[in-house]
Amino acid sequence: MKRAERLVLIEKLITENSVSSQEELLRLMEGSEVECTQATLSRDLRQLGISKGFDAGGGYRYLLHGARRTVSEMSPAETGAAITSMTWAKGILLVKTPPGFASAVAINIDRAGRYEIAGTIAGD
Amino acid sequence: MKRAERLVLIEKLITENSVSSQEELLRLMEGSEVECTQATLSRDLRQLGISKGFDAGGGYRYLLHGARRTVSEMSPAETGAAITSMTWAKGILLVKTPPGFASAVAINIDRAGRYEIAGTIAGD
DNA sequence: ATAAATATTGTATAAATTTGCATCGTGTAT
DNA sequence: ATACACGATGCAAATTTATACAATATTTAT
Repeated sequence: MKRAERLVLIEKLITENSVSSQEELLRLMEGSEVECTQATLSRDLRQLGISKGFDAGGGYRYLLHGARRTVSEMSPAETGAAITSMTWAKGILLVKTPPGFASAVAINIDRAGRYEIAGTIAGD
Repeated sequence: MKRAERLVLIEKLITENSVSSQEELLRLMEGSEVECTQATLSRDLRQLGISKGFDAGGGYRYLLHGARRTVSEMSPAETGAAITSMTWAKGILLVKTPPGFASAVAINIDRAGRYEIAGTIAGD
């Protein structure tokens, strides 16, 4: 399943770069493991609530809607650095973390209120 | 000078209606005193910081950026109701208010931080 | 496991938005 | 008052984004 990975990547790229068009985003995705077409991006962006807005300089830029925090905005200690690996298995995303971080990460995931995430189960 | 009026109208229409395209906005403007072409709207919207986003139902809708308050969101007592008339005179917008309301209105205008407003001078 | 139901994606195309350019109007300076 | 400078606007072309439809892939039920 590539979709979820792609959505995460898109969010990341959008927040880390100043992207001003879907074509541009497409180019940023080239080479990454997940690729797709502009049409798919259009649909993904809608689901992510990412829309074209304006940056400080008045130029166009894709922005996350509202005040939702993204992975890239969290301090590494919160989630990123605490995730060792992620793998898909039968519709379940297996997130591995260093010993002791499981709950913390799970809480963050739950808090994120992701569309495709029904819930989390965490153990050390 | 029609521009400022138009910008105000656009803001009003956008916040009061669920507008999903510039063409649609154009139609809403028909009949009103100020009209223009879609190209102009594109430019106006950029200046106003109004961009296409998504409404609760997932559909498209033009939205004001950030948490800026608009005239239509203020309580009538704050500004609207306190303004008796507005006229243009040599690049100056003359805003008339009932006795005593001048400063209050002026403060609101200043706070609004409008692009085309350099400052206000209020007297009873 | 197999079939039915659902969701995802690409292709092609339509719809919507942005922009270059020429023009027109308004304010500014002489 | 006249000319100059600058912003605003329409038009048309270019670019960008959204969508209908058909083909797959994925999940769910039997």
